[in-house]
Amino acid sequence: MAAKAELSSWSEYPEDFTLLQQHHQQQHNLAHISSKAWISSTSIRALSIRDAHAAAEAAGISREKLVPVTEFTDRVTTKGMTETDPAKAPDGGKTSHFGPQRHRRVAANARERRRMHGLNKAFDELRSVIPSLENEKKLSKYDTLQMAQIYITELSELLAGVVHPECRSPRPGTCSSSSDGESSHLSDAEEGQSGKQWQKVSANDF
DNA sequence: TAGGCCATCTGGTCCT
DNA sequence: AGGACCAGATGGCCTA
Repeated sequence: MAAKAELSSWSEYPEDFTLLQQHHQQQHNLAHISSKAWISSTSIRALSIRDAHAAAEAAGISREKLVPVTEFTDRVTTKGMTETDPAKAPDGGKTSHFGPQRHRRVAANARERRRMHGLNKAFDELRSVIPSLENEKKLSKYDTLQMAQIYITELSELLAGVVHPECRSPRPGTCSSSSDGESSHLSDAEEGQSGKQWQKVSANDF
């Protein structure tokens, strides 16, 4: 995952790398890397990040010269350099695109990528406002949503306790607790999923 | 090695 | 027509 994080941080806007990619490719015949797959300039094939490093070193190219080119594969296929072999396509080539159709598909892919990056950015921002332990493993998307739901519920109940005058007196049974109300929306499975993490968090933050 | 999580591609659908 | 959104498929990386 470290590799992914490294790659995803290279460019929030992959299009910005286009000129750089083309420049480097023309000038130095460098190995090229997409954010997901790694591409070598000599053989257009998907490589893992480790494979890319190994291949680069074997070819005498330093790792530092590996260039992130998120849309490299899209762009080369647009130019027809590496059009998908219909015979090798999962559907036997029935859905292969050429010319303008291919261009639209490539553009749609780029939009979809941007959209998902925006979504992931929103997830990151949401994670940043959810209390968690330091050195805690990054919350998954699912856990982030669950934790956010629980956190909001807890805050709402806390706020309700502050606002309602009767909650200022320590009389038992006058205020809602986390055992009822909105927190009950979580199913047992849902609570089980995030329960451990939330227990750790709530112990520190409340 | 299996399972979890993720990024990306893709085609379909809906909306402007 | 083109963009946004969605869900399924695929493959890579990481961890237990």
